[in-house]
Amino acid sequence: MQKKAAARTPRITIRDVASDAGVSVAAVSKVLRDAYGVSEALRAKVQASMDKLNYRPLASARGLRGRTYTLGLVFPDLRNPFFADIFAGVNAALERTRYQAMQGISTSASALVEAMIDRQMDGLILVGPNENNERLNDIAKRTPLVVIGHHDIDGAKFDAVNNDDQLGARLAVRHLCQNGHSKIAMLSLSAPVSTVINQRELGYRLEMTEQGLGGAINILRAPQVLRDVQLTIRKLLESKDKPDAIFCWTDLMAFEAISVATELGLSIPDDLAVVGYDNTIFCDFSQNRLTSIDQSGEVLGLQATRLLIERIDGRMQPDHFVVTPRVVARASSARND
Amino acid sequence: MQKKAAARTPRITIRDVASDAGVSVAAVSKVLRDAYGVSEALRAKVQASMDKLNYRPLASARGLRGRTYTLGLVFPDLRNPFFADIFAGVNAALERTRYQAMQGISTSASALVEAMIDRQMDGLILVGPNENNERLNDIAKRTPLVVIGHHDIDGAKFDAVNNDDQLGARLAVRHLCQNGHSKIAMLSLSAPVSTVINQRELGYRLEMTEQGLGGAINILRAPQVLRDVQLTIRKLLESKDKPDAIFCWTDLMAFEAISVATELGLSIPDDLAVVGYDNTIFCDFSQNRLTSIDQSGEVLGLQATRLLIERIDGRMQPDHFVVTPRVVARASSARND
DNA sequence: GGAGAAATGTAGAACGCTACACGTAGAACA
DNA sequence: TGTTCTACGTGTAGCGTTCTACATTTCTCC
Repeated sequence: MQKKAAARTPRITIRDVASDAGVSVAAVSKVLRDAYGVSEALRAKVQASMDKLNYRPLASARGLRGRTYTLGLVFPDLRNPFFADIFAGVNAALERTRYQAMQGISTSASALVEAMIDRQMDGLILVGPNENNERLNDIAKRTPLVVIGHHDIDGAKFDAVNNDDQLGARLAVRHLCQNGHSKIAMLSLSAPVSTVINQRELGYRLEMTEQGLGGAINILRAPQVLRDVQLTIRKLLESKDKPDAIFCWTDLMAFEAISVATELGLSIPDDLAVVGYDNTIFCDFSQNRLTSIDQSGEVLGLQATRLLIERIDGRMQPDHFVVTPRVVARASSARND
Repeated sequence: MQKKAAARTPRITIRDVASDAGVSVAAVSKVLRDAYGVSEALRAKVQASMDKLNYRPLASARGLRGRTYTLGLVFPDLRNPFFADIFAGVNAALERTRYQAMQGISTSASALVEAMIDRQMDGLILVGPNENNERLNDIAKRTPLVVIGHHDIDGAKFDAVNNDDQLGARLAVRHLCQNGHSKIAMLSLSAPVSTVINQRELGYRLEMTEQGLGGAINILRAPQVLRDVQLTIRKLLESKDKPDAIFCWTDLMAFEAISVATELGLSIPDDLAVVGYDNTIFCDFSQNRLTSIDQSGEVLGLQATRLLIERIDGRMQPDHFVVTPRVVARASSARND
């Protein structure tokens, strides 16, 4: 008779450890959880058996009663290497803890969030979600939640970790002004409106006005789709009031802008200065040399994780952490006299 | 008395559904699993209750008896946008199935793999692992396993999905030859030796020899670290026998190469032709215009997922899927006469 | 109309762990 | 000497599913 599935090595259970150590299952569980009421002798004995048998507790079984020691990360997409920085921060924060991060990707966080709750994640970190507060609060009611990149936190029942996007945009504009540019356009995102975009647009407007350039305010919006971005940029650069600088809401878009400008025979930064956002590794390449706003994804990830674990451990009142962005100047926005 | 944790909304369980529908728990479970012996009437009744109560089965509980409907992906790092393609392929394959993919990152797959097995993943996809066959077979003994990017499959107990890396390298060399280049160097990876690297180096050697350029074979190896890569490239480009073309084992390295060359005042492709590998989205930007070998990550991810689900469903004999790479020519390797 | 088969539903024992309730022994106190 | 306390272990009831075994009903066919 043919077996249906492979005869996999059976797993070592807590019972095996208990019988090997000659103690009760409950005792092993106590050791496992660092619970109260364990003598040094018992701990040593159990630990020895666990090591010997190479025992590992099964997360599902734990989850049925308590925690799974798993955190869920939800990213909107992965093409942007900025998200890798966030993940690195999360992993750094988790080093030497018993938690493990698992990541999923979906533009519509909803389905993925449900899937993660089904899988007993102890807590969730949502990056740049398109959900509104009501929906987020609803999630927070069901699982500990930290959101990265969401500015509307009035009445929020969850924690938030943000880059000061308004300031970031202001810094970009200010930097361009200082380098002698005045017709500064902004390339923004059209499709999924987010509070992050709003803040950056607001910062751009405010700073332009403050710099006396209110008349030159020019915000273009394109969807994420590559083709549309290119078209939008091309139209802008070929128009009568072609800007002499452009602030892009993401490095990826900035690279697009440089690409189109190059194709049109414009030289960077003489004919067009460019500033991006995120300060991804690609900014450093000399074919890009892209000035960018650094929002240190690693810090964002690290702090979000810290807050999440606090919350899992019982904190009830919402917390909010803000990272201050900074300009990393490179050749793409060099002085233009 | 202060509560320790939030009073979270209690979850709807199978029992709730059963009592709402006025049937047994077992009946609901049958409906859930599409098991044999369910009348249309019963199915409808149960389905209605599930919809009404918005019931979702808990993965941990399922895992304790059967499957969790979760697949684990293990990537070596995330900075390379190529991996996003693979993930996209996986997600595409999973569309309209009940499976969900969860991803973790770690250069040393070992610990992460254990963590995933602890979390009852139904199967694992390892991308570009540094493990040897013995170790991989050991993992395969414990859980269904598919490996992407691992060529040593003699006696393998797992499935493999590969790009034909040897052919890819040959195509790169052949393409450069056809475009009039002859002093073709290869920039390879030093630190974690992998069968992928080996195959590419082999392909490079073989094709160079076949093209009568055996004397010009020149393989440089640098670790992943950015600084070291730059130094290696710089040294190569400043040496007496500076090549007129360079084949890089990854787009990322190719961009580095372009960057360094640009800094040295060399022009691409006239002074130096460059070919990368992976055909990532960044190749298209006109500041890069990088010729690259496309190994279609999406197909890799898709096929790996297909094989994995087959294996979860009981297939025992190992399978192997190979994707044929192709050259995507751009300006970085244009004809040089 | 009755026997056997097929179809449909249910009970209840796991799965591996946690955590509550409790038992026991020795120490501290009166 | 008895009582109370504290420290340390153990027994066992679940957690939410799946799945085997079985009971009941309905068909099918002579």
